[in-house]
Amino acid sequence: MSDPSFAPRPTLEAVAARAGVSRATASRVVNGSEGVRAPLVERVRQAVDELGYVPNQAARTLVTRRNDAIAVVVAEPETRFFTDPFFAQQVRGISKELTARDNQLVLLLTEGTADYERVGRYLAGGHVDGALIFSLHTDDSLPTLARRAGVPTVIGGRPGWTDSDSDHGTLYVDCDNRGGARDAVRHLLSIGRRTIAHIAGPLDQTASVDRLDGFRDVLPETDPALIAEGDFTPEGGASAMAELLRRRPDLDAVFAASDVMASGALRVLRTSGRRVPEDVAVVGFDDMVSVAEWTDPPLTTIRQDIEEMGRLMARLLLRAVAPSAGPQSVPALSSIVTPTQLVVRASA
Amino acid sequence: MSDPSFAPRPTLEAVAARAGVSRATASRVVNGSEGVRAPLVERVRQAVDELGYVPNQAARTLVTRRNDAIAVVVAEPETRFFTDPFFAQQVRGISKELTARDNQLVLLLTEGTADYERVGRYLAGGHVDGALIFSLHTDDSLPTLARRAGVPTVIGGRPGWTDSDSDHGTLYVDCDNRGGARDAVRHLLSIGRRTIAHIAGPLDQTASVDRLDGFRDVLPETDPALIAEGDFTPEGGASAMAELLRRRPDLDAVFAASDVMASGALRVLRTSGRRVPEDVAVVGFDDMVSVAEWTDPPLTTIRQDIEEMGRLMARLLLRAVAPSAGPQSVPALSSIVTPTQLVVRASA
DNA sequence: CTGAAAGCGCTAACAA
DNA sequence: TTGTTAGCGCTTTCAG
Repeated sequence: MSDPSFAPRPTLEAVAARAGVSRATASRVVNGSEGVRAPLVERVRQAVDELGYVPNQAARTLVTRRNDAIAVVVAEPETRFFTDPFFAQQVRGISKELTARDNQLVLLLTEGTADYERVGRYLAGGHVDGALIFSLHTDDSLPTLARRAGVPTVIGGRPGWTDSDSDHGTLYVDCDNRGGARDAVRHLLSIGRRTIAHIAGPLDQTASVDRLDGFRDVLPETDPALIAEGDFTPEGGASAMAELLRRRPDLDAVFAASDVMASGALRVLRTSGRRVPEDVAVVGFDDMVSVAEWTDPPLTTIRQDIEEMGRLMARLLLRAVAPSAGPQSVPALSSIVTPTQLVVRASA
Repeated sequence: MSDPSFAPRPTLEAVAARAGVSRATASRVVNGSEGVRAPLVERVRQAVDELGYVPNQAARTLVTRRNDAIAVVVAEPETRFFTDPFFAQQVRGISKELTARDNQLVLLLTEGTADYERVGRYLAGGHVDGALIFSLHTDDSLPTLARRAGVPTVIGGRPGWTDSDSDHGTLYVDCDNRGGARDAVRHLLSIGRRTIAHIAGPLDQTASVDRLDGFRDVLPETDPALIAEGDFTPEGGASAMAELLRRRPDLDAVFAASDVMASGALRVLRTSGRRVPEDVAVVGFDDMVSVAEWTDPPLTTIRQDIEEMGRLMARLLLRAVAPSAGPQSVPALSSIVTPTQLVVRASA
């Protein structure tokens, strides 16, 4: 394994020699340049095949200054990356888009801010052409860090900075959290519920805030006792539900800011003898199929197309990296907010 | 974002000039080489700081032939990578170990064998120093591909090839699936169960086969009707359970080859009016906390330390990549099988 | 249309 | 101990 007959990889030089052309011509063929006579192209191609030539990326990067690689930075002090299918799905979308455009995906996981320096160094080191950043908490310094490193960046989720801030032109992709939340609450109203509670996510994340805002858009007068903060885990959803039940035993509906929290809430509801949806209707958020379809009862929820969001992030970044797109107009890249959709199952 | 004042990164040359030394000396300081006089070291350090110098990795790789990057290849035609916390946890372990040793993690996701050619090219292109491969199905060609590319490789999980095959010296890390399965079944026996069923995983994966073998080690005479094949999803676990109930309504225990399948089984059991563990005792496998602790009732299961396995994989690979380890003895790297442990909760 | 030649930024002999 | 000198493999002007 360690010493596989040590055959040095063939170089462009070797290919050129074998094809009887200069290195320059060989290079042109390999890179699909125009203006090489057909017979030569053929000879070079053949040499490449026979030798099993694969270009050395380091050498290429050194001169072109392009890596064809982008970093995915996940800032997650907690273990969330690993319990939540959310990231995984997003990464999948990113991976698909990236490989379709012949780019590699370098994954940078951080375990707390101690790792930030390392990430900063890496980004500044020019290893990648751009970065996709997932930093969930509003005070996160990662985006700033990337900007300083001079690396084009797209953020997953709306950044927490206020618009007056230095976020000038920072690109992001997010779903319509606020609109989705409104739809959820309206659905609950439409099936006759009147005492609607909300289990929010951690309020230092914009997604949580936006969903809470959507809730309040529809129910501006809601009793504060009907709002509890969870942490996007089943446990958090469960204890928030318990708290709500204690404060307002008369509630007849709950809108949870995530399916995962909704599943915890469902458990507590069952334990406390409430029937779902008869006594208490429940709506989640995400449409995380592996969760929503398998709760008991299956969850009515707000769908966001997570994989698509990942794809969009990658596409946006790639465009930012290589400004040469259309004919000549510069379409001025902008952030993207994707639509959500109510999915009705049994819980509401 | 696209054009950030275009400040060209400083080169080693610039650092050397500023410190009034040669490029070679600057290089030595940057790479922590011994034998540079203290005052010079200091001057170079200062120049590095003032200029914000970061070494260009491409240039470095070109000459050292090291990338300080390893690829994690996940061969998963199905969507399993994204529904199963298993990989995620393993990736986390890998990431930790890698960053601790200043290596980067390049993630290569494949969506079916069409992508294999791309992966092969990438590996052969010398972008990475080694590869960690997760290929679940016994007929998978990825490991072969990596070997042909001449890239040191460690496989996650025991490969499916028989030993007579070309697997000579292929390294892998796996947990003691067979032993763990034996423990599960023995536990069931110890609490008085006599009609024990097994929900196996897909039998084209060695983990599934090994667990089934462990089951049979303890219960060699088991009625074949007591064994059903699932697919490591909750749905698969559910339908396997339904099938088992149909075939042997008298069963009083089930050992499922994964917690996720066990959760599906639990649902069916509840639906069919069986109490757990009173009527039917259930044991899972994995100790996927996010699953096992949150089923109703919480799952008794066999724990494997997934994150640790990831870490071990990375460590093993890194050692294979850089054979210069201890004094001079070559400890002959070998595969690793980690122990499992019975975790008793409420379901059995 | 093709080839010659000049580096990209860095490390590693080899000299001094 | 430090500096000088070759390249690593490739792309890209610039001539021819």
